Amino acid sequence: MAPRVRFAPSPSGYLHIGSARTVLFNYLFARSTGGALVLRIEDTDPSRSKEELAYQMADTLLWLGIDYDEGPRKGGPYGPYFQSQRTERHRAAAERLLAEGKAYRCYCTPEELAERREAAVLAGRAPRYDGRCRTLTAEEARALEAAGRRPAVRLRVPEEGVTVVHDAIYGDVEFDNAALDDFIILRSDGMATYNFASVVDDIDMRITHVIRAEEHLSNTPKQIHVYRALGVDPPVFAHVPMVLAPDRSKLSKRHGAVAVEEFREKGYLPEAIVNYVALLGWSPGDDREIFTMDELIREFSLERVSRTAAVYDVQKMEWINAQHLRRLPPAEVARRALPWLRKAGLAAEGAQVDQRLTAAVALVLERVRTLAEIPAAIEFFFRAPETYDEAGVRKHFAAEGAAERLAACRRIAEEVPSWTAEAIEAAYRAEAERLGVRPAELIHPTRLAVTGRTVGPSLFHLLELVPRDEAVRRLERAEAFVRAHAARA
RNA sequence: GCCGGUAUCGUCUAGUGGCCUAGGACGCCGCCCUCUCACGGCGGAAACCGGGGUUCGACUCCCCGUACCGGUACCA
Repeated sequence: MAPRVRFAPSPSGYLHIGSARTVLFNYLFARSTGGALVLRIEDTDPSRSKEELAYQMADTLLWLGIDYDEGPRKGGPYGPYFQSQRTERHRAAAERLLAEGKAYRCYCTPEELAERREAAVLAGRAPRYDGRCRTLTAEEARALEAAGRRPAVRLRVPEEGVTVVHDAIYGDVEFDNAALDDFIILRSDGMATYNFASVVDDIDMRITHVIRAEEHLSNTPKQIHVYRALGVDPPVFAHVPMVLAPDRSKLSKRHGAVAVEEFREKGYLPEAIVNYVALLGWSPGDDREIFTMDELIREFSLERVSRTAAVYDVQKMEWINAQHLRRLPPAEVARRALPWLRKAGLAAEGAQVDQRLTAAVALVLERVRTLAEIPAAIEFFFRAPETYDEAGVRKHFAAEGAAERLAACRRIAEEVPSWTAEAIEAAYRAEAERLGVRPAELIHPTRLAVTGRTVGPSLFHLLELVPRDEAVRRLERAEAFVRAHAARA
């Protein structure tokens, strides 16, 4: 039977980087084994239920290239894929356990429970449910019911013995049943709790492998008891280590960007996010670090997933993003950068990628790490500089004879036989020789005059993309600037 | 508190008893390339949590401790 795995997030509206890693592993496992990935939204907590948020999350998965097989927006034979729409199944399952005596009604109120729990902790005892409703007689139950109490349903958990989780990543992990209490599977409002709903749904959806975050490992014995009570063999469990913030705490919003959507807005490529996140807790066993999705599918295996929590590091992700950026054709990078170019006013609303844009992007491709950096990097191709870099002015505009050299450069721009990088370079070097200066003494002032900066692409290649008359104007303006300042000094 | 897990450079990791003088990558520093920046190349600093065992031999196996993470809800 082909494996079936699932990703079951609560709908928060954004995809946490740790969750992204979890889905990715599920997806890689599914694709590498010929299995299917199900997306199920766990929205049983009514305060968190928002269908629209779930669709946003689904779109983010698709954007990442995680093309799940069943779930919201896709449908499938085991729907509905919103847990809130499966409450009848949960209730039916609970009824069955009740009828079979494997579960019982508990009439304690949340307030009473909290009180007792507090008392237990104070007394140094384990804060477990004491099982007082376990042996209620029918009359007692009726009396409680008559008093207006709405019961919750608890699972009868064996009081002795050991439950072992056979984890594909952590190995066999043993838990004493005595440490568990009879936990609630159905709340008094009739809604199933997580440990119950998710098992019932996993059974209904024929899930064979549960690959999820390590934080669920401790709850797995409870779920195994639910499987047993329901008479179903548990699936294979595989818990993947947590992703932590740089301070080793749980990654949260106060650590800056933690959602895939935020990285998307910051100009990260889906390929890079996938690649980086794959390396968090998984490694191929050799020195390779840059992978495409197809390569990951080919290489991935649960056996190579580590057991150690990983601290997430933006700098490395930036580097990986730069790697992927450079592997893309410049025209494609330009296309993807369009939204940022529009925002910067460098591209019109309906603008398409043209040759000049592509050439400009090609020149800065090795100088940027994200799409968001592109507008600033190529701005001077479209607009004359409004100011000159201050340190640059001191260095290249303040020297003796700076104005004359700029004038010489302007003449080259006017007279060079063809406006190509080769021709311009030849003219510059010849002129430098004639003047008896190093080529750099012409090159740097020109760059500052044309781009306003001291850093950037090779001058001659850059000039080629600036219209000749525009280059002449910028050089003239720089010459005037230098003369004005020299006069004042 | 109790239960569970984990522990290799700052970070991601390789390593499954001798191949380890502990390898790679990001970041950092230096040099080279060079019209600047970047890319690239070369080099450097940087780690086996502590203590006991087991063994001819432990980063690797066992125990204890410590630290960190997770669970312990009518949250998921």
